[in-house]
Amino acid sequence: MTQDPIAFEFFNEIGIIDQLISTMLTNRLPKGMSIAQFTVLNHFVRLKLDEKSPADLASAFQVSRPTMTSTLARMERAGLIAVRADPHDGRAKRVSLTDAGRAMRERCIAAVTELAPIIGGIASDDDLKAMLPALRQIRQGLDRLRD
Amino acid sequence: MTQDPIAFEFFNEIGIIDQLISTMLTNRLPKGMSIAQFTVLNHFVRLKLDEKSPADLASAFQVSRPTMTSTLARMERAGLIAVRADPHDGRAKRVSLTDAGRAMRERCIAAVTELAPIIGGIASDDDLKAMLPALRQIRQGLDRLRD
DNA sequence: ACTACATAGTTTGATATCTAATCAAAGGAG
DNA sequence: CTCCTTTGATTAGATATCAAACTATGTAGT
Repeated sequence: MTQDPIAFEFFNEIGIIDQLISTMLTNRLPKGMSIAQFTVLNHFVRLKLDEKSPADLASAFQVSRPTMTSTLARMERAGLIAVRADPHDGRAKRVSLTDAGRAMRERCIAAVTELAPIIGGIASDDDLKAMLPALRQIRQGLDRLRD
Repeated sequence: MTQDPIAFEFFNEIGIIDQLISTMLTNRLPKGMSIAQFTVLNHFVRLKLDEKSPADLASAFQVSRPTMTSTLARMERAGLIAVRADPHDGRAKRVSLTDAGRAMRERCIAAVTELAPIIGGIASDDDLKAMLPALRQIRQGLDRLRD
């Protein structure tokens, strides 16, 4: 725009890329699955977690607790996770994956893997790798600013 | 995940950055304004547009037409835009800014400008500028893949 | 123990976004 | 001129996301 600081253009590109990728990915996931839900499934498997509280999950993904409440409710309805009361803290809950959740995660991974070569066609791993450190730094900086 | 291709990590960082920035920006915009609405206001002023169809706007921002319908309806309700039937095409509409819309754009720009130095604290213009060409290329590549 | 503050989770109400389905109007092929 | 396809816009139904407000429980301070 009038002055058009670099930062605005940068975040504009980031926003569009995120939106395009999210749409492409969502369209490949099994019917009814969302990126938010897949991210939760993946988090448990990748980190070999047994149980985790909704608040921990919200914090891990940088989303608000109401958002996590809503995502987890959907996942529980779909049978992907099990939720029980925390025996040590009357306010808290403990979330764990079900077998159906683990199976769904495998199906999602397969779908996502098909996407990798497509992306490879528009940007080389070297290009992406070159940008990663700067992106990480920006992400961490923004995260620290968050109040 | 298990193999963790670079592309996934790249898009993960992009997604988090976009989310953090969007939240920060939204919180600074005047009450009731959203990034989507600001983007429309800004588009008209930056490109000195007089009138544009909803379909053109949707295409310019890479969002679906239903999304644009919803955004424009909100903006019209708020008095930021005026909408009239296209005299040459019975299916189409013509959208234009109102004075209130132009004034609101000025207020948004002021709010956004306050954000620039904050961002400057976590990434230099040179860093951002260095990444822009690659980001543009990825965005354009993804856009071409979109079907 | 009692009060005050902090934390976990939910509910409410708003926004954006998508796909699928629908309606109306324009354009093109016979 | 008629039929079929394309295009503009909307509606319906889902999802994610947030902030603000609320409930319940835990923790700390006096």
